Amino acid sequence: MLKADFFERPAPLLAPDLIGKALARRHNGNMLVGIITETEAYQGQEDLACHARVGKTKRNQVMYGEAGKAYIYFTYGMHWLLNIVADQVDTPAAVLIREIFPLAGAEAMALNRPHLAYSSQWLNGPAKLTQAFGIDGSLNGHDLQEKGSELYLVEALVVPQDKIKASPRVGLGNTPEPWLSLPWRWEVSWQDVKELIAEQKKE
DNA sequence: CGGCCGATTATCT
DNA sequence: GATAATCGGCCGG
Repeated sequence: MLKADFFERPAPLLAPDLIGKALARRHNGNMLVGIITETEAYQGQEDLACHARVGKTKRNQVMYGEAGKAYIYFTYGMHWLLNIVADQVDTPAAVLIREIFPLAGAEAMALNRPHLAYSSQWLNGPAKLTQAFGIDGSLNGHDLQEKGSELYLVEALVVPQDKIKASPRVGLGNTPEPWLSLPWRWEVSWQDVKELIAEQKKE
């Protein structure tokens, strides 16, 4: 189980360490599990790409709270996005979960998200995986350290540093430099994940 | 493949 | 009233 001090770090340190962890979801009697394969860090009021750049509001207040909670918000009039709160209380920071590799319950995910099911385009986006997992605003503020709850995180794969690629965050629109180009996005390929799963199963 | 564009509404100014 | 940490469809090459 992941402990509080795992989450109580700045988002740019937590985000790469979340690659390889598993997100587990109880939904409509099904158990859905996926390996996190892409993340982005949003750190502090000084980060002009972070929702907290305007200070504390009703929407972003969960980011100001305890680490290890889910910060879930609605955007573009139709999408829910899942973040994991990072760092200390009163320091707004979070890690956006952008992609998941399905490990269990893929058939149930496909019912939630039939579009292009089982293709490489299936779960490669922050709003796609929340659809597949049936995640919405009702889980905002939920503690992700409670194993067995509706939504939680567990250890899963050990992903070596050299398999994790960093690059700039995406979809930031008019965000000024240097925030626009900071390499605060991390990912591992599904091919590498498949190989690591096969290797680590033997042990 | 890559680029452009409309959908659709909670949230903030 | 404007904007948005996106997605999927449609177009051209």
